[in-house]
Amino acid sequence: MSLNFAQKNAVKLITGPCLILAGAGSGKTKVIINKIVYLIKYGAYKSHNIAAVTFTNKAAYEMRTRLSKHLNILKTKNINISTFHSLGLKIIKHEIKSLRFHDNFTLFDEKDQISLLKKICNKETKNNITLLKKISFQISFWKNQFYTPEKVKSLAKSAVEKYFSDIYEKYNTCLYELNSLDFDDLICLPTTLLKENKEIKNRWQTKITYLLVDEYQDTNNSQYEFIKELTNTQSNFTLVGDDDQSIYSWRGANPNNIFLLKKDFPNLKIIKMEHNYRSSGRILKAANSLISNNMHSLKKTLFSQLQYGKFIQIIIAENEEKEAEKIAKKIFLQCSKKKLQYQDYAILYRGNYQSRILEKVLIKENIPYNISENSSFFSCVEIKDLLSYLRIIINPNDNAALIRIINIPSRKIGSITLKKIEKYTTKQKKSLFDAINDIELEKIINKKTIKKLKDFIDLIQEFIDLADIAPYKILDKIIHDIEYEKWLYKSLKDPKKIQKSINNIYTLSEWLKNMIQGDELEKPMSLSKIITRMTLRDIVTKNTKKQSDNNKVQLMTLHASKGLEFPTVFMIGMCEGVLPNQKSIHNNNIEEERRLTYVGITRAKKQLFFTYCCKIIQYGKMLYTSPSRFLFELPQEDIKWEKNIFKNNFDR
DNA sequence: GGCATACAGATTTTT
DNA sequence: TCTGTATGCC
Repeated sequence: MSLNFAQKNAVKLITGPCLILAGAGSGKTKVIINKIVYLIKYGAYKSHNIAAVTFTNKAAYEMRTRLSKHLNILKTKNINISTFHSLGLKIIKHEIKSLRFHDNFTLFDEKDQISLLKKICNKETKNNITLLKKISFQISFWKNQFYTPEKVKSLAKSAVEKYFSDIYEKYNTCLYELNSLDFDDLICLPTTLLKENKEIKNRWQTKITYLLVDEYQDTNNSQYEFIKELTNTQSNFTLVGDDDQSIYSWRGANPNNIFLLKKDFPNLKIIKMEHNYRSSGRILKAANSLISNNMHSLKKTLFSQLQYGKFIQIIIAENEEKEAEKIAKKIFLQCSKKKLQYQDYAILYRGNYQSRILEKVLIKENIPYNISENSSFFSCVEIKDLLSYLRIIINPNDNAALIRIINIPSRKIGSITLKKIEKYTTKQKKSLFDAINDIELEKIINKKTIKKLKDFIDLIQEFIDLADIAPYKILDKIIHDIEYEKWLYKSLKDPKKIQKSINNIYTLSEWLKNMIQGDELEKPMSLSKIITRMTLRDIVTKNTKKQSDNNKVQLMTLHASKGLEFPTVFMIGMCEGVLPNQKSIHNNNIEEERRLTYVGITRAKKQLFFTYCCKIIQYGKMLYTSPSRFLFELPQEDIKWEKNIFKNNFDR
């Protein structure tokens, strides 16, 4: 594999802190892979002492797959390639004795968090989902700043702050009582542990002697601290990132972490990779021109040695339907000339809602398409229900799971009964599961209901007793015993929804079957491990799609397109209010929208289209729009606006 | 407890 | 406009 000068430098710098500023399409992954191989072959690093951290399971999986082509199986397996959260989890599991949690803890996802908050808050807050989300965001923010509830409480001035900090304290106490952790804990707990415990820190710094981090621009504060703690003494690390592709600040990512590094590690070496191997010169020029409107502390200019390429076109349509039709026609014409295949096209948009009209038109025009599915799988009711059953089995104290399924399928145990038990448990400091067996309850709940409750507990106990058999068998038994399919028919009614649910359940079951412990042949993974991995969305989506039925136009959000490339890209909805989004205009957060546009542009290899439509329908109301400001930030000499009249009208 | 109706809210979504 | 959720009635 041949590398250019910058890439070689990046690979060969194997001592001390190293930051690689890797522009879009500059061969970032290639460098990471080569570097790991180099570390082992020439750097005297042992494979088991190298850790590579990514943000997504997909990225981790891809990295491992690509590495396996350069290293033998054993070495590839030894390298710790994981997401931030999985690495955090690994440390927590390993150091569980130093933490106050039990080993069989449950992981709370966002929905679990919200339902826990609902329990804690007063009535008005409970019914205000916006406020609940605000509180959950605030708690997450505090955790990521390593502010303990005590600290936040002592600092709180206003009544609102006091109220929020109270909830934070209660929230954390509840999590502890339920033997549960949230996603933030997976990063923050190990970081605090490393900070405060020299022995543990020493253990992990000996274990991980070289650390690589991908998509560094997406780290938030606690992840940055986590990295620092892991690498403190030797500082042998490589962080790879591109500040221009930071598009997750709304999720807490702090692109400034790139510049903080220089301060925290004065001997930091920065290597810029500016040679783009993906896009035509013209596309790259457009990307550079656009992004130069953002503030930069480290300047970087991408260049390409590929052809200058075709003009960038701006398609103008009257409304969204015409916009979609024009795209469909273009794709159809080009494909029927056999120049390109459907799979060579991507249609990118700001929000998922924009795909609806596209889909409608593409179906009408008989153009095959593929919508990259978001991870909604895990938020489907049927999956959450069944996972809750599994969760209860490994951790009966998991009240959230119990509440979810105690009446699914219907057992005539309603909210009134639950409230009674909850009231009782808060006094007794017990979990719901434990409380149900108490004789005391018979004083406040009628006999019939007590019987139902006990039946439920017996049912769960029966499952718990099975814990040693293969997890997928447990799942199958649950589905069978509770007559879950029957329940689906009863509760969903819509046959399409029922079919989808049943398919999802099948997927889940199949997936459990395939979860095999890595180190020992054919040994199924423990249920507890599976549940954790499920919550971490650690689903290995192997690309088993057949090449033949993969020839489809790709539809996805700009966010989802990061890291991908396509010969031809359409960026739709290029109007003020959509891209940049109205809220970003309002909050003066244009730079991130510009980066999003930049990400979109740099996905294109050969041809780039923007589409703009004059009228859009938003929330059922028609809206006249003006073209996105970003269109005017492109080099106009490289662009063909579809109709000049529009250009003149909107030129500024 | 289940159903119908009212009503708010509506980007992006790595774990 | 559409969707998910809260509420109130049976």
